[in-house]
Amino acid sequence: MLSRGKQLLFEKQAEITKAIAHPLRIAIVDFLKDGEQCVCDIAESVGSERSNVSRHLAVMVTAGILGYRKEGLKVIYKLKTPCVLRFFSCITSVLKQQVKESKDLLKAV
Amino acid sequence: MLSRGKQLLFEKQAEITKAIAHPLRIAIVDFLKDGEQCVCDIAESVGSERSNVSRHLAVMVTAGILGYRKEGLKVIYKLKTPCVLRFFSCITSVLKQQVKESKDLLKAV
DNA sequence: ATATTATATGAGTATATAATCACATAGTTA
DNA sequence: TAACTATGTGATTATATACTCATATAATAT
Repeated sequence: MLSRGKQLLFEKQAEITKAIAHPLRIAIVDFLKDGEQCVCDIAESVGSERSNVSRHLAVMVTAGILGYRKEGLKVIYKLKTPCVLRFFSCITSVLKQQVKESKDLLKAV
Repeated sequence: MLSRGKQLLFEKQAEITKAIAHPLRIAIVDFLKDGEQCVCDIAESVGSERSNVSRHLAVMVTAGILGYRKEGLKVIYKLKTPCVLRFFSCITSVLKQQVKESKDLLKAV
């Protein structure tokens, strides 16, 4: 059985992971990798409604992945934890392995 | 707007990320970091029903994170992509930053 | 003060996910 | 073969999440 401490840690980690686990949110993180951006430009870049993007941004701010600052009418969001980007290189390696396996399977047929 | 290729990539990445984003599944990955284990021992370790654990394992196998082999009655699961473990060091740094911010806030009050 | 623009949020609906229980399957042993 | 054990799955229910539309808020400009 898990200790109460570990259980809490895993819950927190799951919360943060869930905050990344959405195609639109990954697109947002990818767009923010080169610098901060306003909601309007993010929405334009990922091709979704501003209201929807606004909600997804809030999810990631709550999780501590993004930060923001206000500048006049605009709200500018930025990546707070760039190590998230490194995570995607891991995910990509999982994907590559999947492709490799499909190829091997194909060869065997 | 996103290219069709990028959109597909982000969807795949989100799928894999979602497959990790659950407290029980993170506990399972943590338990498997030192080596392969059968469902019964995993269930015992994370403190959940075998049927439930079985489903969570299936989710991660589908995502390509876990592999398995059968040995008699038992099915032995193992981590297929250890880089997932490195991801948790990123997540942990997010958590640490959150704790730091809470402390700073407390000081300021 | 009014209009305009950017962003956020409430409400409703649709869909996805998780947990539980009962049962099915498939090796193993007597 | 029959009983036993480990694992997987169907069905149900509860809950969480995502998207849309309408509206609210808040900064700015006329």
